[in-house]
Amino acid sequence: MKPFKRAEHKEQAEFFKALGHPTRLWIVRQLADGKEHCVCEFVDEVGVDFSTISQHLSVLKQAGIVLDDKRGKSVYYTLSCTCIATMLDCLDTRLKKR
Amino acid sequence: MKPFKRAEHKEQAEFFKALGHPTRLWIVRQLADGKEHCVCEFVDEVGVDFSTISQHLSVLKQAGIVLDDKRGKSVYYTLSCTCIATMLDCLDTRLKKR
DNA sequence: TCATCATTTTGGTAAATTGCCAAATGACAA
DNA sequence: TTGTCATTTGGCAATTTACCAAAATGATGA
Repeated sequence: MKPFKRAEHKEQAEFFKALGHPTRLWIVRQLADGKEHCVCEFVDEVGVDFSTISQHLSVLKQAGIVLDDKRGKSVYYTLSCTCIATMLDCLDTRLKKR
Repeated sequence: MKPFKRAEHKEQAEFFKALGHPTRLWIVRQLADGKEHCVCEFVDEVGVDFSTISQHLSVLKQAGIVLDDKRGKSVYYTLSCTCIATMLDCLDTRLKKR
């Protein structure tokens, strides 16, 4: 039994916390195709304010889940690691079993 | 771009939400050794009320992350799926990179 | 330089969620 | 019955949240 260090685990929990919101999870799913997507694509589909989507993306970025790249007028987002897509696959498999 | 269905993604987000708390994440880490652990072990280490730990375990159980088994006087918990331990490994690798 | 476009940041707020404890309850074993 | 281990319930203060509206930013193009 390892010691419980709140601070350490709090930081790690941020990663999962970021994925624990319907809109953010949906965004991550869109990025799981491995391609980059523009912010405006998300806004159109979710039907929420531009600033709200931007904030969600900021949460994902701070958690190290996505990367952004500004090119021309737009900002493009990608998954930071393919293992995140693997996590989603695992989740899907689990849900099917139920 | 897949359609955004709030209800569907909300349910899936519960899984990650459950992992998004320091105490719960720590508990899951203890279970990641593949062995079963008794509730009292967690209480001793975290230093919080028995009922609080029980509630955290309940959240993990409802999210399908852990399984419980009552034998004798005690209740023993296990990870429901090894792929959850894999997720933690992925997280560890990512944190080291930073 | 100035206007425009895409996005981010800031400020604010109402509502929801949270994490926790204490006490009550349940279930089992001695 | 009594004690032990665990869960459930009730309640609360504090934090967090999700969101919007408006202002700010920053690159681009006229």
